[in-house]
Amino acid sequence: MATPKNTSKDNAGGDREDLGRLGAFIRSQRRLAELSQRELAKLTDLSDPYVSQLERGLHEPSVRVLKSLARALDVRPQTLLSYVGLNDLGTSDTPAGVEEAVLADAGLTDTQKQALLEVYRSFLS
Amino acid sequence: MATPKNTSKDNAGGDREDLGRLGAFIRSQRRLAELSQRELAKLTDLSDPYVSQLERGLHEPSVRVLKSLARALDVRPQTLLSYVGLNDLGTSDTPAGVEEAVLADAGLTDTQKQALLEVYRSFLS
DNA sequence: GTCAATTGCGAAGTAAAGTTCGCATCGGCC
DNA sequence: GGCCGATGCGAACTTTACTTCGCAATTGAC
Repeated sequence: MATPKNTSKDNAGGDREDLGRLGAFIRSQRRLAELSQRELAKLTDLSDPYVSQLERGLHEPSVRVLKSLARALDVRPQTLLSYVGLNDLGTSDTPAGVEEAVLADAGLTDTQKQALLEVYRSFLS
Repeated sequence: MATPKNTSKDNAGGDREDLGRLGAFIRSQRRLAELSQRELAKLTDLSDPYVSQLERGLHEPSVRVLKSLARALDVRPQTLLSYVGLNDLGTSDTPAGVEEAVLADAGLTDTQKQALLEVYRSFLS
C-alpha cells in the first residue's frame, strides 16, 4: 500500500481471505464436475498452473476469468463475484433500476441505450 | 456491450469495445458528480492517470477497482459490471423492465418520466 | 518390475493492471 | 504581460495477473 492514508479504516478493497474462500469454492465445484485442473483450464482457456494458483487463493482473477469460470463450472457469475466481495455493499440509496433495465433491454441498440441513459442522467442532475 | 448482439461468435472473452463504453460511462458519471479526475482518483484510492486511462478504455479494471468506482460514483456495482460483460450469462431473472424501472424512480418528476418513456418507446418501434 | 499417461504444482518468464513523476494547456488574478 | 493552481494526459516504472516449461508423485497396463 503506497498510500498511508488510513485516517479511517474503509476496507473497500478486496480481502485476501476472500481469495482463499473463492479458491476453495472453485476447487470443490471442479471436483464436483469431475474435472482435472487441466480440463478446467482448457474449458476456460486458461493455463493449468493458473487454475492451481486460483484454487489456492494466490490471485484475484479478473472479471474475464471469473466469467469464464462461471460458465465452465455451471454456476452464476454472481456467485463467484460474491466471493470477491461484489454483492454486498449497500450502494446507499441509489434505487436506479433504470440504468440496469435499460442496459438489459434486448430491444435496444447500444447507441439507443447510450442516448436513453444520457437523457436519464441529465434529468437526475 | 451487455447486449445480446451476439450474432454467432461466442462472446465469452472480454471485448475491447466494451472498455470504450465503460470508460464513457465513467466519464459521464464523474462529470455528473462534478468531479475532476484527481478528485475521483482520491475517492477511489487510485491514481489520476489511471482514471484517465480507464475513461479512454485503455484497460479492463479489476473487480476491486470496479467496486471502488461504483461506490464513488454512486452507481450499483452491477451497472459497471454489465459493461464488462458480466450480467448476460446465467441469471435468468432479468429485471422488471425499463417501463417499470422508470416509473419507480423517485428521482424523476412525472413529466420527465413521460419524456423518457416516449423516447424509449420510439426506439422500440 | 518398467513404461506411458495423468495429475497437481514450483519457477521463471511475458503481458497487462496500476503508480509516480512530469509536461502542456486552460482558466483566473494581479 | 506574468504567475498561480487546477485539469487531463504521456512516459517510464513497479506490481500483479497470467503463461510456458518442466519436475515429482500418482495410477494403471503390460
